Amino acid sequence: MNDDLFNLIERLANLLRQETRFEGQSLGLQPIQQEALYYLSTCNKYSDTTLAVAEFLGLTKGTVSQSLKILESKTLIIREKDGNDKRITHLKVTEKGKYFLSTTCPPKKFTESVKELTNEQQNVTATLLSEILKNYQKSTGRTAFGVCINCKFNQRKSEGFLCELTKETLTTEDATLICREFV
Amino acid sequence: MNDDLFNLIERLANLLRQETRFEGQSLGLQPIQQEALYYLSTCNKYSDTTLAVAEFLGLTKGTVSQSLKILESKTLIIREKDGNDKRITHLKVTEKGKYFLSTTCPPKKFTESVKELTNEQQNVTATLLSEILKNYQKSTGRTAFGVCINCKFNQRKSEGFLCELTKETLTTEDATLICREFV
DNA sequence: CAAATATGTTTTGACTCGATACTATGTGTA
DNA sequence: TACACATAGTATCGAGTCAAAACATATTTG
Repeated sequence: MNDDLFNLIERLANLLRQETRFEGQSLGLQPIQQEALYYLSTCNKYSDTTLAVAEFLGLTKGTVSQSLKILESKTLIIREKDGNDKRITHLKVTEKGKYFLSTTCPPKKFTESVKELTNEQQNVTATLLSEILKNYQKSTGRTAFGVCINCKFNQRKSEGFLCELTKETLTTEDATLICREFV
Repeated sequence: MNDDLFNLIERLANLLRQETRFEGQSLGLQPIQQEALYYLSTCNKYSDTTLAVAEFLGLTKGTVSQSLKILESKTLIIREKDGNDKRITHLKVTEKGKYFLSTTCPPKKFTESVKELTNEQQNVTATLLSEILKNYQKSTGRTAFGVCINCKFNQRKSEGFLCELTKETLTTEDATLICREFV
């Protein structure tokens, strides 16, 4: 059964990549570039940096930097220097980028395939996959999309981290775990 | 909710690729090479060819041919000419290949993460993902792992296809659909 | 037997990727 | 304040992925 789930995820990912490759041909976009663009369209202003994209995709920052350069050259994203920390560059998806995503990502055929399930079935699948992802992220120890230190509601304080949503002060350890309230 | 599922699958696949890359370092194996090797270890003698691997991974046969050349050079697979059809080469995983897979694929941490769910939950997840995969394969129209024409129980006959399991004669159309009894 | 089809390899050029080295900015501490 | 260290990001390099196209064999079809 473990092998089944491993297989199913790999096969779905392979199909998605195949279709993504096809749909990206109009703009000459590679699958990984589209994934980065999609992530940037879904993340908050605390998570729209080169490093955050790299963590999300599981790649090194050097690798991601190159993909972002291409997205910028095609005017799908623009860079904005951070006002407070001059090291940081925020990556914003342009209207052109948003339009491209709206027609291609997630792939229509994938969306249709999911819709053949009932809403209840979709919910159950998403909930269980979330659980697996949470466990997996925890055991690999790699930071990933959704950790508190990148969360919209997280504020760094001298005594640790403050979550503006729960008004709780978090230890450094807590803040590196997945935040359920991540927005 | 569709977007959720898309996201979850992408993120799980990203994590899996990241861990696979790490575990393949000992032998200098790329993620895609390990995927091919794993597929070959799980498929039957009607599906252990270059073309079948290409279909499964969603890549062209030329691309896959190169990956297989590397697997062969590392003695993880060996080639065996088909007795009947001299065009066909069967790809067999060696003991060395099997040993490598047993320690790395599926990744232990992934398996452990899945096991934190109940058996019932695992079953439900696998069943629903199978359904999505089936729908998705159907709508993309791409052949994929599990189609009858590559099935162990399928035999080509002058009048169409004969499934040795069900003893049924299949039309060409039927035989290109996913076989539920695929072994 | 000739033409079409199927399996598979090789080559080419664009791109991905990690590793490494590098620049610039920010933080901590003596 | 000065200096070490950490952090965000870029540039370069070599190995490898990838599709496309050309090619070589072998099989099937007419």
